[in-house]
Amino acid sequence: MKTHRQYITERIEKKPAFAQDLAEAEREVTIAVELAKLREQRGLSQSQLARMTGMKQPQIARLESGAYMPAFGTLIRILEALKGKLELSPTECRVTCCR
Amino acid sequence: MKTHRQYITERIEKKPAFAQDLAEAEREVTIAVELAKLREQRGLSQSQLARMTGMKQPQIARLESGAYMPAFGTLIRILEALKGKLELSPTECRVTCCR
DNA sequence: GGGAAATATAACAGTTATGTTATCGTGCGT
DNA sequence: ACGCACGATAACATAACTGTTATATTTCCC
Repeated sequence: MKTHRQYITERIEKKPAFAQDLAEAEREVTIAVELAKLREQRGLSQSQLARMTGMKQPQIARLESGAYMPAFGTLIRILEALKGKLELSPTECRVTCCR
Repeated sequence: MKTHRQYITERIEKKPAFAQDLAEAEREVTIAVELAKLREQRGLSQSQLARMTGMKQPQIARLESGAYMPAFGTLIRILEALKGKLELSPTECRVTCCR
């Protein structure tokens, strides 16, 4: 399992523009990363999560890439599938297991 | 200051359809109510909050009515202005003061 | 009652996010 | 080499959400 920092580093290497996006919109990008991280923690592929949420793999990929922010309803669907809890405040954006 | 239950009751009286919406999409509607509640707790009018967030009053009213769910970026802006913290999970949707 | 403040709603144009199919690239195992 | 799984991306249509002005209605207070 990867640490958060490792995860970000890997994404930056894959796509340098990622770091810039990160600086500009910390929490918006974080939600993408946080969701991806939790999915991996749950040992699910994007396709598996897609099926669980009634979506398709490209949509999951798109959300995890940060291309678009998840709509509220979409967020709920994913949190349900992943049994996750989102804590969002002016200073943090975290998605944790709530089992 | 109103309790959560009082707040919901008032809204149901004003607009019977509200109860139906509430039953159908519990968490989606809750976010609208939760944000409105926190705003009032902070003693702000919709216009004041609008100014703080760079929006206009009708948009705040619209969000609080549950007509549309707030986009993620919008949610962040409002939480910042209200110094609020959102906790969202499969079983709860709560916005509290984080001061 | 009257005026001001607060809230609600409509309408319109623009932007963002979804949903989808198709396709491509990569990695891994046989 | 081939097949499969996984993830990334494009393109398209459409729904959802924003942003706004204008206006109506409600609430509050003197």
